[in-house]
Amino acid sequence: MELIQIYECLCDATRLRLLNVLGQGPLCVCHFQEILGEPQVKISKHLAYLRERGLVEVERSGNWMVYELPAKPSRELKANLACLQDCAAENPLFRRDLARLKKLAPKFAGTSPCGCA
Amino acid sequence: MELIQIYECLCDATRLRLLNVLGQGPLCVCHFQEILGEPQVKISKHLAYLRERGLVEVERSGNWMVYELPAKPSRELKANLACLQDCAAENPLFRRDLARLKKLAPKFAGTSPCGCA
DNA sequence: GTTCTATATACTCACAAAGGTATATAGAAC
DNA sequence: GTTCTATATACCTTTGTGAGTATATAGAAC
Repeated sequence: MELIQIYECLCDATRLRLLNVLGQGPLCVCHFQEILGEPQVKISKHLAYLRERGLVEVERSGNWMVYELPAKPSRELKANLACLQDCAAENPLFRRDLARLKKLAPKFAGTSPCGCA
Repeated sequence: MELIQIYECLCDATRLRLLNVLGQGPLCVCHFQEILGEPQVKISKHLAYLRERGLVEVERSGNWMVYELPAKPSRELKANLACLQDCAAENPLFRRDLARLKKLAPKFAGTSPCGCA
C-alpha cells in the first residue's frame, strides 16, 4: 500500500520540514542545511529516505544535487502534501523555515545553480 | 509537534484500517477482530498505541471496550482523517473492511452494547 | 465465592530507524 | 594529474516498533 510509505516519510520532524520547504520549489542540500540548521549527513540521509519512497526526485547539477517534489505525484501524495501545507501554515517551526528560505533566497541565487527562489 | 504523533499512528497498515473503520462509528475490540481478521492482541495493542497518542478514545461498557474517534479532534487530526478517508475510498483493502462492517452490522447489533451501526 | 468473557499487559525476539563519526565519491577547478 | 567542494555512504550505538506467546485484569454470570 503506497499510503504507508507516504506516512512513513511524514513521521519524522526533519522530513516534514524538508517537504514543507520543498513546497516552495527545488533546493539543494547545502541550502537545506542553512535553512534547517542541521548537519549535512542528517539532511542527506533523510533526503535519501524520501527519495527511496518516491516523495522527492533528484537531479545533479554540477556538484549540487537538486531535490524537488515529484513532477507527477500520485493522488495520495498530492492529497497528503496539500494537507501538510495546510497544517504547516499554522506551525511556528514550519513558518520559521519558510521565513528563512525567503530571507536567504537572494544569497542562494548568487551561489548555486538550482534557481532557489 | 502534534503532527508527528498523528503521522506515527498513520504509518502502519493495521492502524490505518482501524481508523478507517472507526470513521463509520464507535466499535469494540472483538468486532475489529472480525472485520480485520487479525488476532486480539494485535488489535488491542494497536488501539492502545492510537489511544496513547490521542487518535482514539475509549469507554468501558460492561466487558466491552468501545473505541471511537475523538469527540473534539484537533485541526490537524481532522484534516488528516479527512485525507485518509479520501485516500481509503479508492483502496481495495479499506473498501473490503467497510463492506464487512456493513455486512456484520446486524449481527453486532444483537451481541454487544456498542451500537455498531 | 467460582467461572466465563472481553480485553490489556508483560515478555521475548527480530528488525528498522535515527543520530553521530569517519570516509568515499563525483564533478569542478586548477 | 592534484585539490577542493558538495554530497553520499559505511559503520556503530541507541532506541523504537511489530509480532507472537503467555498471563493478568475487570466485570458479568452464576
